[in-house]
Formats: sequence, C-alpha cells, structure tokens
Amino acid sequence: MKRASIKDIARIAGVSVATVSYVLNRKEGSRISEATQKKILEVAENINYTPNKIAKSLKMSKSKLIGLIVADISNDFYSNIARSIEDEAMKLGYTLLIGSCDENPEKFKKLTELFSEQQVDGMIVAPVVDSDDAINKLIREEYPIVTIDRYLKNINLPGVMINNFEVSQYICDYLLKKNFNELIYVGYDTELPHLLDRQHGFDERIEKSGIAVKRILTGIHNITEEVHKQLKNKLDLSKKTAIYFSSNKLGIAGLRYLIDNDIKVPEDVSLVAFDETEAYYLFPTEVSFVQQPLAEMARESVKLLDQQINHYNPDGKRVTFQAKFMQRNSVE
Amino acid sequence: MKRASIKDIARIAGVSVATVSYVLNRKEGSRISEATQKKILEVAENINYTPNKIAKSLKMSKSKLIGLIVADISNDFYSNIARSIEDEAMKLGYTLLIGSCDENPEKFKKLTELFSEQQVDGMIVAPVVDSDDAINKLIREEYPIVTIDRYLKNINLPGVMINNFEVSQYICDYLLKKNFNELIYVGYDTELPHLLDRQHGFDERIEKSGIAVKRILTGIHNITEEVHKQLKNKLDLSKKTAIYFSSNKLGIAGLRYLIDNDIKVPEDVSLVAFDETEAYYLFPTEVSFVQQPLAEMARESVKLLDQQINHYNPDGKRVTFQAKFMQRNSVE
DNA sequence: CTGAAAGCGCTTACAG
DNA sequence: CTGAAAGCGCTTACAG
Repeated sequence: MKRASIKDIARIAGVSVATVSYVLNRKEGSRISEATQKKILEVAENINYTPNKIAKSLKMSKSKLIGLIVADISNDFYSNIARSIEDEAMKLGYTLLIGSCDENPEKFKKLTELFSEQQVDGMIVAPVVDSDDAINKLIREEYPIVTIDRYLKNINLPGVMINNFEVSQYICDYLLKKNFNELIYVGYDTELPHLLDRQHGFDERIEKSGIAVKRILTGIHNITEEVHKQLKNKLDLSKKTAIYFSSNKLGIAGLRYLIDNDIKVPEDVSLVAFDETEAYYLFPTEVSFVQQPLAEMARESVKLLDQQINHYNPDGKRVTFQAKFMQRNSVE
Repeated sequence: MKRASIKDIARIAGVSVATVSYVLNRKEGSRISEATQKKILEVAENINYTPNKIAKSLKMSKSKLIGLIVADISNDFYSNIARSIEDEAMKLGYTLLIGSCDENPEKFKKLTELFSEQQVDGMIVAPVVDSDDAINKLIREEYPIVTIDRYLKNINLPGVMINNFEVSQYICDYLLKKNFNELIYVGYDTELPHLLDRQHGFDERIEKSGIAVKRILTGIHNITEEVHKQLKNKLDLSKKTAIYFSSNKLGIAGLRYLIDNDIKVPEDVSLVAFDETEAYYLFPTEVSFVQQPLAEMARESVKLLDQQINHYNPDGKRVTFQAKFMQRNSVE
C-alpha cells in the first residue's frame, strides 16, 4: 500500500512540490499558470493521489479532528446524538472520533488522553461521575471542550443541556392537576447534576403540594433488576398512582415491569417517561414522554466547539434548550 | 494550547531528542542509564508531556487508526457492533473512526476518502448498494479492508457474517412444522446479498412445502409506513398465519402495526423477528427472534483487519457465524 | 551509554 | 509565475 505523494506529482509533472501544493490547495494569492495547473491536476488524477492529512495536520498544528466522549454509546439517546454531531462536524470540515466510556471515569480519562495524543482540535463530552480530574487537566492545557447533555457542578464549561429542573416541575404540576393519590419518582442514586435537577424540580413542586411521593433510585448498573424489585415493593395499585421515569433506560425498565406483570396503563397506573426511543412505540399504550431536541443540541455543541477552537474562551456560555412534553395516552 | 514536545524535554533534561525518544518508548535494545531515564521521565511528567501521535504516524507510516463505516449508526444493531468493535480495537492499540453512511453510496464513498486521507490503517465496512466502485478503489490501493454483516456479490473480501440462508431455512422449517395456513415473509426489496440470502433460504423451504407464502418487500426508507400499508392489505386474520420479519427495523415496524391494531400475538397471528432490540421486550408478548453473536463478530472483524494490516492478503477468508434462534412466546 | 542527522508528507514565507 | 528551504514532532540507523 505505497501511496503517491506530492513529491511524486512534482517529479512526474516536472515542477516543484511547492507548486503542486499551491494548485492542490487552490490558493488564490500566488497565481500558477493555467497550463501548469492542468498538468498537475492531471497527474494527481492519474496516479490516484490522496492527500496525507496527517502530514498536513503536523505542519498546520491542527488536525480537523474532534473527539466525542459519550457516557454510553449503546444508549439510543447518545447514538442519536453521535449521529447528529457527526453530520454537523462534517459540515464544518471535521472528522469525528467517538468514544464510549460506559460511565467509567478511568475509561473517560483514557479516552481524553487518547484523543489528546491523536491531536484532536477539541472535544465534546458527556462527563461522568468523578471525571473532574480528567477535565481539569484538559482545561489546564486550554483544550477546547464543550459538554453535552450533562454539566459539571464545580467546573464552568461551555456546553449544551436542557432545562431539566423546569421540565420536571412541569411534569409534576401536570400530574398534580390530575389528582393522583400517589406519585412515584423513578431516578438514579447519583451525583450527576443534570439528573439531580430532574429530581429536585419534581421535589420542589411535590413539597408545595403536600402529596405523598415515593422515590425509586437505582444505581447506574442493573437498572432493570433494581427498577423491577423496587416497583414490586412500592407500587400500590389500590391507590391512584402516576409514575415519572426520569430517563429512557428507567422508562424501558419500568414499562417492561408493567408488561411482565400485566399492569394496564393508564387504567391501573399512569406514567410519564423521558427521552424518545422506538421501544416506547411497542408498548400497548402510547407513552407520554419528555423529548429533547437532539439535533439542535448536537448542532449547537459543534458550533460552540468550533468557536472555542477558533477563539479559546475559558468561560464560555452554557446553552439551555427547552425539552418538550409529548402528551400521549399513558396518563389518565 | 501550546503543547510540550520531545524537544522541550530534551532541552530541560539536557539530553538529545533521540535519547528522550528511546526512554519514552522503553526500547530494550539501546540501554540508557538509570539516571538519565529517571530524569527524562520526571521532566516529561513535570511539563505534562503528551506524545504527538500524528508526528509518530507520519514517521512510522501507520496511524493505528481504523475506520468503521456502518450503514446506519442509529440502528441498534450497528451501534452495538460499533461499541464492541471500539473495545476490541482499543485492545489492539487502535483508535476507531466511526462513520454512518445512511445507506447512501455517495456518503459511503466520501467516508472511505475521508478515512483514507486520515491515513487509517484499515477499514471495517458494511457496504451499501452501489458501493462497489468505492470498494474497488480501495482494493486497487491494497487497502486492508474487511466487511461486517454484509458482503459483496462481485468482490471477494475477507469479512464476517452470519449464516443468513440457513437460519431462514431453519425458521421456515420451524414454522412449517406448526401447520400454519399462511406464511408472510417481510423483507426488503433490495440487492443486498445477505438480505437476499435470508429471503432465499426461506423461499427454498417454502417451495418444497407447497404452502402459500405472501411477501412484503419494502424499500429501505419509509419502512414503518410501507410495512403498515402492506400488512393491512395482506394480513388475513381468518387464516392461521405466521409472519417472519427479517430485520429489527422490519420487526419493530410490524410489531407497532400489531399493537396499533390491537392484534394479539400469538392468538391472532404468530411471528418471528430478527436481531435483538430492547424494544421487543416492551411488546406484550415475548418475541421469538434470531440473535446474531455481535460481540464475537466484532472481535473477529477486528482480528481479521489486524491480520490484513500486518500481512495484506487480497483473498482473505470470510468467517461465518451461526445465528441463534431465541424461542419465546410469539409463535403458537 | 548518548547524539547528530535524515526523513515521513506536507505548507508557506521568501527570493527570484 | 515558480522553486529552494525550513520546519511541524517524531523515530531510528549509524557513529562515536
């Protein structure tokens, strides 16, 4: 797999490498004669020349590579984000490196190092618990970086997110209006700020109402089992109950429990889920859910990163998108 | 974002860049004194040195990058494959570039060019219809390349796949034994060989049996609509019918139709689907499906590619894995 | 045990 | 309008 270089073109066309470089890059400044241009282009075509971006990157000190670190690529939410980001990145001339850290801070750190060695021009990350050290290191190096979906409690970084707190308030208000006897909040036992926001928005409204609320908080692994076990304990069908699943994984786990136990929605229990996933559509009842504007978020994240790459600014702004409540038939 | 280089280390440590390079790479051959080694490592640590892989790639003429082109990253099947491939690649010291071509041959070609310019050492691809030109170009350049999931009719390339023909025979036999009056095959109107294999395996058995079979073949876009429309026309609930959905997308579209129309499985109709997806588990009936051994396929594909990278061999072998029929409750 | 030097494939300021 | 040369950050054969 010996590949043709600019040098080969120069030799065959009988010109210098400088000239070849100029015409291949169509620089306006220095005019090359039509004839030479044509010749060079022909030769390049003939010998099947492919530019070596690595050499270019080295010379230019920028790789036009950006790294994306998601918490879990097998999660619909992140794979859809990744896809949109790839599209946007390509539009701006970047190639995307994708890494999934599976909620593991070691792997997160490893990926940042890998990307850094690979000379990515910047990174879009969904930070996980205990990833502050890795992030701080990047910041010390003034590495352009923006967060997506999640944000950090102690570090102010440009990024995109949704109005987690407010949307949970909204859902809570919506459920309160329906006069349920009992509400169940299903979330994670976690320190991730965006997930706590979801919880606190809900809590804040509940408290004001004085209604009973039960909480089901699971670890980030074994979601299915934990949700099933706790629903079994806490779901009391004798009361008029509504459940709020605060993520797609939790939603799927919960719906599966209801299916397995032949619990009817919304007759026996009402529910609202988070994020959109194909799975919701196979549930017998149309599921009401909170939808995030993924494509817009992806676009904005790439835009922010591109800005950071061009003009590094350590206290970049956070952009908050409005999630949308898609009202279907799962609440009575 | 000025980054420290080997030269900085050399200057500070008072040695040559060659020496720095040797100790950083822990080369056995040329012994460097303990003292110098320690000094260099210390300096590297202090100034926060990160190796520049791009410079290394250029010098070594290999990037330790591999490219993955999937047909559609938002498909569970491919995002799971991608994740496994990423893990395997990392184990062998490769970083993964992922591109999704969305079944579009232009985009496929663009991605191969992009990856080629980025100097990936090889590519793992799921070729789409009309991607032969792009592939042939890579082959002419002796680019290491292996296929995954799909294969090409006219080009012999190393790759991994499943026994599509045989597994469809098996499913057909299984259904025939149950004495259905009517079988419906749901597939794609496509030239993709692996999908035709699924169809032909089914056809072959059907023909021998003399039973009536209906075919629903959809384009690769608008799957949901087309499946719904055709099921509406062709599904005759007065007959004892079984449906075979030959992909996860088709399965999801079909299940959604059944849910929407309140058709009970397996009471009103029986079915078998393809591939595993979380969505199947939210369907009221446990869905029987054909499961591909994704992790093994991913591992093998990376292994094959690594072999190709180390010893290029144009007629590499194709590795076929056995798909597994997961029998649940959707067939009566 | 250590260093000077060449070279990977590019780009670009400078000179002609 | 075109070319010689330096340099991006590395590795490594060779010399000492």
